[in-house]
Amino acid sequence: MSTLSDVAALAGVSISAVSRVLSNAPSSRVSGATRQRIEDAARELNYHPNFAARALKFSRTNVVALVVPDLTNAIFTELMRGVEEAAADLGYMVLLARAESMQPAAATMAKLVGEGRVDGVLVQVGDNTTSEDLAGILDGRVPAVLINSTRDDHVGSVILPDEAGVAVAVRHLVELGHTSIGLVNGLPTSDSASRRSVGFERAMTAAGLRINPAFVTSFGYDPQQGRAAMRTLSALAERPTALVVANVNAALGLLVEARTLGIAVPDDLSIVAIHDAWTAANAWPPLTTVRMPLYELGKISMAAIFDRIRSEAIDDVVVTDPEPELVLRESTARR
Amino acid sequence: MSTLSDVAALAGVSISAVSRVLSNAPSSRVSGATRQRIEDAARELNYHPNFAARALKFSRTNVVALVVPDLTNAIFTELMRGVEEAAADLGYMVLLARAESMQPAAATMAKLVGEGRVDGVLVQVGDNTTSEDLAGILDGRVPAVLINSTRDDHVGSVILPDEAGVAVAVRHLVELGHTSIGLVNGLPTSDSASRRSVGFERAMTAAGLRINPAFVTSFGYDPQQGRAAMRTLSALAERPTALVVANVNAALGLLVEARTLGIAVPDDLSIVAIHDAWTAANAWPPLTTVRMPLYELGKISMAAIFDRIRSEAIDDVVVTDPEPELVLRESTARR
DNA sequence: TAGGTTTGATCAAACGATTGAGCAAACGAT
DNA sequence: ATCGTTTGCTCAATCGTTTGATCAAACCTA
Repeated sequence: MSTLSDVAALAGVSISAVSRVLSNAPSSRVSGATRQRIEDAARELNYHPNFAARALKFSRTNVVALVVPDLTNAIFTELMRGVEEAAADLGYMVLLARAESMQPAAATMAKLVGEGRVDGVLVQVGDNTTSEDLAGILDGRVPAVLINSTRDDHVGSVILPDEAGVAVAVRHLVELGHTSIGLVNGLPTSDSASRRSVGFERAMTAAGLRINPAFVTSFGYDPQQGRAAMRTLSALAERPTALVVANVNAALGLLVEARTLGIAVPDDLSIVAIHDAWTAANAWPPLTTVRMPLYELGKISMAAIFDRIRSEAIDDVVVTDPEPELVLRESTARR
Repeated sequence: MSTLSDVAALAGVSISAVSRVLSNAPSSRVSGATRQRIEDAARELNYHPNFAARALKFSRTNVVALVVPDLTNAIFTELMRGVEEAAADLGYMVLLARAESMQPAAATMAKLVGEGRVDGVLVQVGDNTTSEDLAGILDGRVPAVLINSTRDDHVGSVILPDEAGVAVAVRHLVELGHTSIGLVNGLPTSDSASRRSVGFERAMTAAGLRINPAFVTSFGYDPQQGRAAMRTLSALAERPTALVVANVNAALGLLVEARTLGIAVPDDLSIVAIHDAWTAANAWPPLTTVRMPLYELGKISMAAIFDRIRSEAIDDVVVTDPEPELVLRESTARR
């Protein structure tokens, strides 16, 4: 690890000169010859400016933390990709912090920011975290942006067009002639689940259909919870002919349970899942899904925390481009 | 963000005293009263030592990078969990760096280490990366440990008991009466694939079975490549009755292709996949797998890089505890 | 050629924490 | 009472980088 002094010594100049040249400050006032010698020396020594020294000097690390509840969550991979790419463009790096529950997460975040390891925090709230859990964590001092969750106080947020996504799913089922449609939702405590619930109600109403409350479950987004939902629904005297499943992971579990129960998909039951993931294409039957703009969610979240770090600006953004898109596979059939 | 000076001012002492108390140096020589005042002041100001300053002082960040080729890889989640937990125990944090291909990864790693952002690098090599690609990256100066891949020069490594894992799979199939067993492997360039290949040969030989070379494919570990393998095998005049699939993701793709081709699993074809993941339990039929010690792989890898950072010690470790374990589900049947 | 401006560089302080060296006060021994 | 030792704390240098202030030399103008 060579330092500015090493380069300066090799080039026979002062470290100030080297610093100005290598950070190409506009007011550098360095002769061409000197500049050349410095650049040569830097290259020869494979100079890289020391991260800690710059962070200390600028009180800024150009690192943001991405706190996620669960790495197996369907939305994680694409989200991460979006965050990372935007971060790279903005000169940032991403420190991934998994946090099964939000209590250690709060401690972790406090530490990360308190020690100045990161300039800001992106928080993807799990669906078992209530909005209140976050209050303590985010009391103003920490630049933070919530991903797919909102709060009305001093914290920015970026959310998905959940209503529109569910509407796409419902419309597809309605077009296939279904009228008896259920919703397999996430836990009611979660923000995204309530948006999806609203979307479901609106879309059903718009289609002139009545919602049978028994057809709406809210066990959670995980495969196990999807299975539970299927069991509950199958126990009903009157069953829905189609389901909108609010998460593709839950849909996978639901699919297995349906098979176990001898319910044929799509012949007995049509399924549309929210979120497209590689697993949907590799299920049987291949799952028809609604692709949500997760990559863009990541990019925009990164842009938002970037703005938040630089100014006090806080806003709540909905990712609208691209719109939720139906990915037609084989889990839905005409009624 | 309060600093040592802030605490010192509040406590009415010098920053040296504060530093010694808060880092509880053994040779502190501070009176009880002063110590108390300092601790109170620190608590009141919510003091956290500045990360950049310490990193600069110690030339050490207590951060390691984990470079993975693909976040959707079956082994990633558990691996990451192991790495993170061991890191936390050792006072380290993990910077996750995704690297689709190894060229940008090399640049990224060079930057990470060159700038002193991380003290070491854990590299999980993708199966499309040849061992040679790594040579340039790891020319000695960077403390690095390869995960599930080996090199014979100045780089440590931690690998899975791949041979044993495949042997467990083969034994299970043999016990079910299968004699015509195939292997769906990763790309031959990858280290793990060649170990699994060796394991397959040994296990078959041990069972007194002949390997039909046509039953061995090596397209890769991804679902698409699993599908390709299934297509190739189904085109054969004589087909295997059972397959060991070297990766659970490939097995998922293979399963879908089998259905598409009208091959019934497990009636026409038994399948055992290497690596257990939540997706295996949520496939149809639920996949019988061999659980590999991925969590331990992560823990031990972190311990290895920790040692490597502190000393020049380099060694190659095989994770042997727990041993690969059969997870019996429904994708295998008696022949 | 004297006086002023521009050019091309260096000096030195600062960021926050650590730590060996130094120093005054209190203490103990003779 | 004098001299060494211990105690309890502060001074100051250091890590590597940035940047306003400074300064000598070269250049321009009248």
